[in-house]
Amino acid sequence: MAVDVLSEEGIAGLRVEVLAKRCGVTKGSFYWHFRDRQDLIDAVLEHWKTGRIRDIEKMTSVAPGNERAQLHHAIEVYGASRNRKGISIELAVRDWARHDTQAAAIVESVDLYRLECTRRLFVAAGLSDAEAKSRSLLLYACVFGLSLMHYEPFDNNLADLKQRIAEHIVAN
Amino acid sequence: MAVDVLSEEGIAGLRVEVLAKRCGVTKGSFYWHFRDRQDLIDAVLEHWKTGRIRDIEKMTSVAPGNERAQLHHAIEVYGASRNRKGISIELAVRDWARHDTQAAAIVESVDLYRLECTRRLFVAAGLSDAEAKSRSLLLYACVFGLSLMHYEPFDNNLADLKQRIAEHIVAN
DNA sequence: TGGAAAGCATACGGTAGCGTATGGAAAATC
DNA sequence: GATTTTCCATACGCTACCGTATGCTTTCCA
Repeated sequence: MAVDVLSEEGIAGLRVEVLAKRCGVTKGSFYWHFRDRQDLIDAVLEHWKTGRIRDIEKMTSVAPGNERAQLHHAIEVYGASRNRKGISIELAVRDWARHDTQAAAIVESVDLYRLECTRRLFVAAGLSDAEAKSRSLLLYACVFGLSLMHYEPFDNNLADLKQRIAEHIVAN
Repeated sequence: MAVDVLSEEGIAGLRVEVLAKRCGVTKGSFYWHFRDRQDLIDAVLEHWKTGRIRDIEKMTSVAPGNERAQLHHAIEVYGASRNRKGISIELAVRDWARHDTQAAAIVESVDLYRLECTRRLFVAAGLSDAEAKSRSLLLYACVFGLSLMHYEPFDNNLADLKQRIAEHIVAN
């Protein structure tokens, strides 16, 4: 519930009274469950982190030989319009991390974990260690960057455009 | 001045009274120059847009034969730590655009202009039309995505890492 | 079954910020 | 030099929040 608000409004929209009303209760109830607003925020961050770690583990555990397909799948998932909410939360947390060192630390731990998991996939797919590292970083930078841009009219076949980009990231 | 606050605090930190105090004046003065807070915000957006357009034109006008070098230069500029403030504003505006259709429209116009200018560089560098488009999008997605991530400990030689990524984006 | 404890509501004081009203000084204009 | 215009300060009411205090139910349990 709190995460929904986060995705829609960002961290700044995560107000105690607003959230309470949305849950159909009053502040009195809120302050029973959380010490203060910061306590809620900590909980949201922790929840986000554990969720992300779990997702990455699931997404990067793959049978040998299927690494490239899995990499394509990862790109597709992050860029998919059906995953709007996930992307939205991702961006909200990252924007938040720009002003909050605690959030920044969480984002860093998640990023490092993701980068490492994907790096292994690239290595398993036959790339050198150095190349695997740079491709892993490129992959995430690209998917997050794409979700940050507004380029709809740039091409009338965005699916093909994205496909070519994915190929270029995953290619040998 | 307003842009400074924007880069430090994001759009949410762009408060009338805070900005006025920072300028050493009071609200009375502010409301003489701007109709209301939205008016200030509009001005900031417009200022950002014209500045970006000017920068892109400067950065993508290049003597024939130097296109690839110029592309590398563009990547380097966006990713450079000396350009922290510019990146910060870029991210603040983009986060803002997630909740504001007007800001989203401005971002889109800037993105399309950038994508088109860079696409031409790739074409001039010898790539096919389709490939140039996807590379142009990849380039911006990557530089913005990188500025969004926290990956410092991922490699003890980030410069080389970034260099390899740049090569991969610009390469034939 | 008669308290404790859990869970929630109501009510309050306090701060930050928006926008308006109004007046005063400084500069331009006639 | 009087007057209009420009530019800015002070003072006010209003709203959205935060956090606390206090009391009312419901549930648990000895």
